[in-house]
Amino acid sequence: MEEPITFSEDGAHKPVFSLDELRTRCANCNLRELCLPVGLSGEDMDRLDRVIRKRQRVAKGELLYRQDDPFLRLFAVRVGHFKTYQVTHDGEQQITGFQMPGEILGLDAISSGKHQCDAKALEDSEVCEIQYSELEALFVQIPALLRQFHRLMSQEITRDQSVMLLLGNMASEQRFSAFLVNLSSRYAARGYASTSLQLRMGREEIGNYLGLTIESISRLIAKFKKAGLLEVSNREVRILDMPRLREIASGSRSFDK
Amino acid sequence: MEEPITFSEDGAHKPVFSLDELRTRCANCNLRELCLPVGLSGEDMDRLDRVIRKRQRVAKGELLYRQDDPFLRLFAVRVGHFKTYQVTHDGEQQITGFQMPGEILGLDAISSGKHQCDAKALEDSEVCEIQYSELEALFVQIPALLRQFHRLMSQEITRDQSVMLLLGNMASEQRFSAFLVNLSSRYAARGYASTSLQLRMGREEIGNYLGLTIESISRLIAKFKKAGLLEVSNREVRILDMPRLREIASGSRSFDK
DNA sequence: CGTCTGGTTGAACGTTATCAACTTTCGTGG
DNA sequence: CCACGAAAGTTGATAACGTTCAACCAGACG
Repeated sequence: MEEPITFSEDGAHKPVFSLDELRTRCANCNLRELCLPVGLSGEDMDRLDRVIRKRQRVAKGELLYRQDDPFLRLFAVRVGHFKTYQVTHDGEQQITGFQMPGEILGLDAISSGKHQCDAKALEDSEVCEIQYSELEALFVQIPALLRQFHRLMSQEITRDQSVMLLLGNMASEQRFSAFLVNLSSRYAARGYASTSLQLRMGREEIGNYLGLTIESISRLIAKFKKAGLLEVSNREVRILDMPRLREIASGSRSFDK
Repeated sequence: MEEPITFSEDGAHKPVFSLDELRTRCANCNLRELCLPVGLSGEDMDRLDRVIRKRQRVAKGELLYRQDDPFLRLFAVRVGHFKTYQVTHDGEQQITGFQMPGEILGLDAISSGKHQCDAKALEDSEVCEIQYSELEALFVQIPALLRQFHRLMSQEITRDQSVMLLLGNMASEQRFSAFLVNLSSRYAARGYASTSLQLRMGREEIGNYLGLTIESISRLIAKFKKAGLLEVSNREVRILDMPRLREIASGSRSFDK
């Protein structure tokens, strides 16, 4: 272990599990964590560790990789947050996702051997590098790992499709609710506080992701605050009425009663 | 071979390769076709064939599977076309994709073990069933197959992300152009005519997929016809100015000059 | 021949984008 | 530590794009 495990100290995302659990979950990144429930042997774990041990720091605003870079490695976010975005022909960008600790970057690059998007750090971050060729070699030795990997890719497809649904037929309030609920539940799944979150992305980026403008996001936030759904100060968000937010996100209830 | 290979007889999608090539490409479905360039041994091919041999007919309007069905099999489209769609909480549907011969259905179900969407036949169709557990067993024996499978899943992610881009920041003309260009190039990649296509889906379904209404699609078609980009009669489309269509789709040129 | 489904066209409306002015926050160097 | 300038966010007025509502048309089918 070359250095202590640090988490954002601002208190917004206090892990809600113990330090031991934390160490187990994060010491060797996502893939390892994901394989724990599957029950790898100690020996297999060691092999896996060897593949995913390399760490890399990425400063805020730096690119982890860019569109058309050759695909060699996957990355697991250890600390920090990223955004991935495609650059359109006319220079515009479309954000395709935000990644938090424990999530994998680069799965979309396997098919073509080139990265399909840029990945930019939203804050000072740290990733595990996973040499894809080495990972592939492990697949034949550890079937449980392979299965887990397929689940991971499939999950990415599912995630993208739910964004398609969001962009394709939700109104702005519904989109924004869905965005918050999604973030919240992803934090919850990773043991972080789920009702009190610090947005790592700016209004502009939220808007871009949701197919809306920065002004619309601003107005939505104001609206949600006034309705007593949220407490917001800058990028600090506290969700006050999660049930209602879920209802709006699911479409079972419109914003105005 | 339990029955003769039939293709849609309407002539809209005449394969442009020879009958022999056709037989090679389609006799045993997509996965086999995809593995040909990788160079599987004859023995491996046989094993693969054993897994994907089962055929199933699906009549127009029938569901191949529905949301929450347990995931057991993948499907490769042999003949016909499908649409996949998610049903929202309030009963609306959002189409997540259209699948043509040679494309795979069900990849999104791996992560949860349940299908995430309905798959409905747009016309009388035929699929190969691929028992997923058997396919998994083959992966350990045939690394080339595994690699191909990962490429396939990754491609699906890429595809979904480009739809996100479409829905997130394209104007209606650009969306529709992108839709046509996409269809066209997918047909081309599979050896079908690419400038003369028969739409297998209705206006409503196109609109749903593109995040627009049926009326908007209707108006777009009229507009594109008048501009000399397309010739359209019912669901028969002839692309007259592919370069311009591509330009509009890519955003490098707006619709009106 | 009437009905039904799918598609087209027109007019009015509404949501969200755009444009513009302004305020707040933040980072940096004095 | 403060002050400044730049970046990010807010708010209002106006406009545009696509939706909605409605009427109408064409082909398919009993």
